Amino acid sequence: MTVNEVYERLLRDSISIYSKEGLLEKLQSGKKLKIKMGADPSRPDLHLGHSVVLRKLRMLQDLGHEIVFVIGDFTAMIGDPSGRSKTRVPLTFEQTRENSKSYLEQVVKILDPEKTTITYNSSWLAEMKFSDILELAGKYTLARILERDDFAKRYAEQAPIGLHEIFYPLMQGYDSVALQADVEVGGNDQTFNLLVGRELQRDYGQSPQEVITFPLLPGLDGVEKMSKSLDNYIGISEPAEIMYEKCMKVPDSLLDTYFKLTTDLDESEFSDLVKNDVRAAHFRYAEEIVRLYHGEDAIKAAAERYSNVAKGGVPDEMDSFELSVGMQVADALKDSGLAPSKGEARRLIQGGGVKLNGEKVADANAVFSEVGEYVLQKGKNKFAKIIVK
RNA sequence: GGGGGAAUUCCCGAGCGGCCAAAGGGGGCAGACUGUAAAUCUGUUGUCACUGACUUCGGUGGUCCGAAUCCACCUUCCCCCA
Repeated sequence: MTVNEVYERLLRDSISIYSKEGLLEKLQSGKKLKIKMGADPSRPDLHLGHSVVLRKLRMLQDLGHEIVFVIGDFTAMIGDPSGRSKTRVPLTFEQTRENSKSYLEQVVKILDPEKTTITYNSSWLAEMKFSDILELAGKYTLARILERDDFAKRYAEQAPIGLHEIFYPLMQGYDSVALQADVEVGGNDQTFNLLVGRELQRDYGQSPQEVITFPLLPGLDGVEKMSKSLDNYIGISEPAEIMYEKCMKVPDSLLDTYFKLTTDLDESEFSDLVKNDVRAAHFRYAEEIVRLYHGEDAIKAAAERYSNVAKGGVPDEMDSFELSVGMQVADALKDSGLAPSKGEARRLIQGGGVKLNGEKVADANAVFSEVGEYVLQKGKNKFAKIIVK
């Protein structure tokens, strides 16, 4: 891709760019740019939501630019102020290093490791003296901080805002100062923080970074943003068949968005298909995603497995578990992870949601009376092989 | 600094001495329908040795035959006044 093509793509897929002229100018300057991206060290499992931004970074890398990940370890050691995860335990130093390692391992599925650097914001934030902090704090005003969406909302709702919380935008912004970032990218929810970085750089006598924000990918539930904790995600390290299956579950109304944000396809290649035959479009999407993360060869097997199960068939491969004669079907459900507890397993059976070798299990107390191999099925598409000895 | 209120199961929220494993809604799971979709309808939603037992209603201790419900202290949060 040429510089202009990349710019056009950024223009198309981003939510906002501050400023467009500045970005174009920097891209055309021929200079190797330092592009910053913040990373949360507490959640190392990457999914398609992350890929939205990462894939754009890859394009920039291919133009020769350097990606710098700032792992927010300092923030994480203090604890997340966002308020929603109240029980989150602050991470230790070792944990943040451990997590960032696994972050890097996953990130290379999309990015070029040669042009990727990792930094930790504790390396400058932890060194700051109170006088430094006051200097930093003096660069911003309360009114401006309260402009931030979530603060504004919480303030209006008379929900508490910890004093330290108002420092978070400043800390994150200061990262840009410390790094002398040329460009920073992030999800749309990060807009305010990214812009603070831009302003702080100016205050510290640097040329302000360009800011590009990208849409947040909605999760498979179609409501919340994609996240691991909500289990509405497609992980970039998941097995091909799981990916394929999950791709088919993308809500119809969001398929267009998924195509646009998570694949390389041009609008013309999917737009009509989505409109005219959503189902075929889903297949196309699933293929595309499996191709991206597992390669061409993985597509066929994943697709076959999918249609086989869709027709009521049983997949060739599934996890297997051993049990002894006389144990209950409910035990098998629990041991295989198909049900979280035996009580839940019994309820599932009573509700008619469990099949053994294709036959509905009617009795919650049913036992395996004979040695052999069984296929245990929960719902339409969860399977486990049970070997009874 | 003074006064008032609140903490309930995944979430919201009812309950205010036994009939409470705790209403209702959301979410989850399953069934029907379908495209392994959406919508809709139905069931289910603490654990286990499952017609019974055990653990749960911010924490600790108490009163009582009996406590989510009453008392004391603690923790956290909110509101009003200053």
